[in-house]
Amino acid sequence: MISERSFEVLRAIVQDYVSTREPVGSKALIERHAFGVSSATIRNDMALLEEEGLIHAPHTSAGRVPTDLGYRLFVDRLNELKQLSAAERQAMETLLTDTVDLDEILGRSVRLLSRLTNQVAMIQYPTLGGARVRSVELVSVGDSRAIIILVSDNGRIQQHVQDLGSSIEPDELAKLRNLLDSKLRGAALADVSKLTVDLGSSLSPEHSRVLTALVLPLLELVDSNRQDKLMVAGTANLVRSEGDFGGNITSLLDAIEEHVVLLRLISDMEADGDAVSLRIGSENQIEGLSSASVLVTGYGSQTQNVAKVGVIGPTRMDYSSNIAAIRAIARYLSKSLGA
Amino acid sequence: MISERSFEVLRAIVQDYVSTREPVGSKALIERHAFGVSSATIRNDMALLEEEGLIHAPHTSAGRVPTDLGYRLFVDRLNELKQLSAAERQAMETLLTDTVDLDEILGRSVRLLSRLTNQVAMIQYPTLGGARVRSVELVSVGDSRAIIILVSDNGRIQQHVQDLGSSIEPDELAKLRNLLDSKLRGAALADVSKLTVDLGSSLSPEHSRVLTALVLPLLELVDSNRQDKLMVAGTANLVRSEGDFGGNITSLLDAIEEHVVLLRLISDMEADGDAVSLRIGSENQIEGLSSASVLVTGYGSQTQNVAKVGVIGPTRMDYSSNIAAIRAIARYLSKSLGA
DNA sequence: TATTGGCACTCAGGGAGTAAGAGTGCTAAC
DNA sequence: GTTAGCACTCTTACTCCCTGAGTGCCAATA
Repeated sequence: MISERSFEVLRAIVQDYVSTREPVGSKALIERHAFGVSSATIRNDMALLEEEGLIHAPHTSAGRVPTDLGYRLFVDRLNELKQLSAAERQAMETLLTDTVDLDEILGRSVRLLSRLTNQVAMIQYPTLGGARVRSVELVSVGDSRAIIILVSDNGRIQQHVQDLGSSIEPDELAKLRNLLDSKLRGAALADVSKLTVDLGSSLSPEHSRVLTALVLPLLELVDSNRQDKLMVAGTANLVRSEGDFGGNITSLLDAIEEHVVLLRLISDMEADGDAVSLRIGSENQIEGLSSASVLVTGYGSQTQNVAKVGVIGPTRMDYSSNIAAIRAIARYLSKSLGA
Repeated sequence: MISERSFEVLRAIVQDYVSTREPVGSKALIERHAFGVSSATIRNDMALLEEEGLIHAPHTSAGRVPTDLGYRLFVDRLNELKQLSAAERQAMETLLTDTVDLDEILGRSVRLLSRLTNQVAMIQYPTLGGARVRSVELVSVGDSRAIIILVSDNGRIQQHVQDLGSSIEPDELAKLRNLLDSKLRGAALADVSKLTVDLGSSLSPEHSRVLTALVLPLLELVDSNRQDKLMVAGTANLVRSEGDFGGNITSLLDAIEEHVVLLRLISDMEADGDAVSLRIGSENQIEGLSSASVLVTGYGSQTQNVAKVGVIGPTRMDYSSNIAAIRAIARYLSKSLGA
């Protein structure tokens, strides 16, 4: 078991390393922090921490650097979070006003988050979760193609263009639309699939086929397990802190552009309540993310989170500030989408 | 006036520099290209080219590097374009199949382009240009907000959520919707604004107000001069060729994330027919793009280009291949959206 | 006049060697 | 348990020097 002071030493090492970018030695440590003991004592503590695998010396005669495990312990014991500055609050406030369009809201939020944290920020598009159908539209486009539009009561619109294989009369389509609309209106999204099948069985085979062809692909998109869109901002920040990744930055950038991979990753990370969940360095199995940390939390309605928001950055980051920023953005998003 | 051979020397310098990344000297030049003259003669030509500001020596005793002006001349006299390889054609073909959704088409195209060129690729969302209105929907959301959805005959959907200030009865809205739909259906997008005003004048002031509040913001989006969305892919490629930008890469990345700036830039670049228009290095006034080249061309229907597609990369790039790739993608996009 | 061979000159880049500085671990004393 | 002291280890930065690539210029040549 490591002593209380040893942990304080770890905390100091993390903080100093994060701000100076350089391995921190025993001497520098006692200069900057009032431990009330000599450097030799600190050295003993450091030897202990190294035994525990919490810190590590790049070479014999350099200072110490936190390991992934060290960051993890630091984060787990992190209790006081930094407050956002007045200016940052201000930015949030102005963001809050007069944005209605979902793309717009998410876009601004993700850019703001990347500015607040100086990291790469990402926002997963919200699922429709427990939302209900407000209306359904079918519109024919060209000869054999049709658009199905589904508007849900949280203001989100899903659309899908589908090739039907054979042409269909506009008034037939209009009839279908009315049927579908009256059947689905007010239904929970989760039930749409079943209701459509029900409806299909009471129709002619041809109509039933068209119906299924239209609704199913849309549902795949809507399905709460397939929130397959992600918005990313601030990749430039990555380059700025290139030194913190051993030149590996290209593979990291590649990974970030692979939204599918990121989505899978953040789906695996739980985010209950307003807790920020994080993966530090090698805790991340994904190739290219091995020296990066990923922090996410959920946002959504009071009752249930519908999607995630977070940042990606070097393991050597200011966790305290970043966690605070992510939380603030998530709170804002929840408020602004819950309305 | 520079002689024919001098121009050949310039061409050789550009080609060698692009492939080797190193300043090219007179000796290396005669080894790789069969000029049939001695290195001393080449040196004379090089001195000439330098006087003309087409090439430039990093320091007294290094080879020569093309200047922006040199690239420009090279490009202007570029007549034979590289062909896409069989594998590249193959990739295009598979891309062509079974994609219907606009986002999907653009997304795949931009990623393909970035892979083909190894540069940052960008695609501007198509305007609705000369498209016609297929249908209009009004859907109320919450108390005083409504969504207006405009579907055009090229399958594109525009939507806008608008706060109306005061609440409105659902059936009132339905009435409005029917009016609007019957009035606008089949109209060219360019005329929508005028038609709406016409319609408004025949309505009660309150209805007219609501109508304008709904349609105008949508039109702003639709307006052919405000194609304000851009899709970008392959930023990782930028980092890979970081050396070609004097470490300036952060500001470049920042500029690329500023889609507004990029959109303004590419709007200024003309793209008649299937010509690829380009800005080389300092020809670009934009801060951060001073050592980058931007190549774009238009895509769209046969009669008229509706948006641009292109790449951004270091001035030291393989113009010939990249131009060919951009053209191929533009042709594909035109075909796939014109249908 | 255009081309060529020859020559002196310049300069970036790559070792090798060196000195300084930071940091460590260990031991003995408090 | 803490501290002072000391010998030892590396990294980093700097300097010096050399080599090689490349140039410009000049006089000779076709």
